Amino acid sequence: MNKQNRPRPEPEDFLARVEFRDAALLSFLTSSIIVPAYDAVKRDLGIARPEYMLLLCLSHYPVLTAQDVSRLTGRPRNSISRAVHRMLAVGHIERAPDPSDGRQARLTITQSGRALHAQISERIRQRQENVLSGLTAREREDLARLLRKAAVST
Amino acid sequence: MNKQNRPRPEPEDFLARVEFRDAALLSFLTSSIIVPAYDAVKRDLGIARPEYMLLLCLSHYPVLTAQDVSRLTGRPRNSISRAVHRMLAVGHIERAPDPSDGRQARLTITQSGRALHAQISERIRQRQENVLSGLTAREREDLARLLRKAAVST
DNA sequence: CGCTTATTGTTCCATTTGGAACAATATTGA
DNA sequence: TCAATATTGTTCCAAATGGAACAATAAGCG
Repeated sequence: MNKQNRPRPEPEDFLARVEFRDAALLSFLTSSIIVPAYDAVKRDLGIARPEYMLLLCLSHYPVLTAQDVSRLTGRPRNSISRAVHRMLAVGHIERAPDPSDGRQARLTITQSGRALHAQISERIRQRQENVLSGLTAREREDLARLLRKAAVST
Repeated sequence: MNKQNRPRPEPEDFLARVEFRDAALLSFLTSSIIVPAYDAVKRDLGIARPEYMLLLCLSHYPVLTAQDVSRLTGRPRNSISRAVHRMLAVGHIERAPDPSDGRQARLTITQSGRALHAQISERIRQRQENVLSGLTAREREDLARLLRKAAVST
C-alpha cells in the first residue's frame, strides 16, 4: 500500500495535462522510438547516433560533403567531423578531395557502410512499428500525412 | 551557380526517403519545436532543460519526490538531483524530509517557480503553434488524437 | 526480531557534446 | 587585381550527460 495514499504519478496522465500537449506527445513518442533503438545499436554494433546519421545520409545521396550532412541532420559540424573520422577508420565511408573546391571533401558510403545501414534502419523501423502498432493502418496513414504536412510547412 | 550542378540536399526531401519515415518525421517536428525553445529559455532565463522539466512536473502535482520526477520525465536520477539543487539554490522549489520515509524528500514548487513555469511553458506553446500552424484546426485535433492513442498504447 | 534485498538520493568519473577560434581555400566587390 | 568577407573542416576546451558505486533508510522474510 502507498504510504501517504499518494498515487504514484504516471507519465500518461502527466502528458495529458501539460500546457504544450502536442509537443509533449511528439517528444514522448519520438523518445519511445529513438532512444531505445539507438541504445541497442550502440550496445550491439558500437555505432553512435551521429555516426549512424552520417551513414543514413550517405545511403540516400551518391555524394555529400560534411557540411551537407550537418545541414541535413541539424548536428553541428564538429560532431559530423568526428563521425566522419570514425567511419573512415572502420571503412564504412570513403573520402576524396573535391577537385573543384579545395575546402570540401566528397564523402561516399562503402559496401560495408550500406550493409550496416540496412541493419540499423531495420532495427529502428521495427521499434517504430512496435510503438505505432496501436494505430490502425488507416490511422497510420493519417498520422504520416499530418506529420508530413506540418513538416513541409515549417 | 552550383559547381557540380549538384543540387544542395534539402532536409524535406531527405525525410521523405528515410526507411523509418514516421519516426523521422516525429523526430524532425519534435526537434523543430523543442530545441529552439529550450535554447531561447537557456539563453534568456538561464534555465536548462532538466531544470525546467523539474518545474514542469512540480507545477502539475502538489508534491513529488525526485524519483517521481525521474520516472515522469525519463531522465536519470542524477540529472534530477542536480536540477533539484540548482532550483533550490534559486528558490524555485522547496524540499522537506518525508517524515514517514527517511530516504525520500518531498519537493514542492514555490511562487517564483510557478511564475517561471508560466513564462517558459508559454514560450514552448508559442513555438509549438508556429510549427503546427500549417495544419487546420480539424487536422490539429486529429493529430493530437492519433498521437495520444499511440502514446497510451505504448 | 535480525538478515537480506530494495529504494532513494548523492557523488564520482569517463564520455559526449557543442560553441568558438582557427587555417586553408573560395568568393565578392571596389 | 586584390583586399575584405565567407565557407569548409578541424581542433580545443568547458560544460553537460549518464552509468556505476555508495551511504542511508525501508521492506521482505526466515
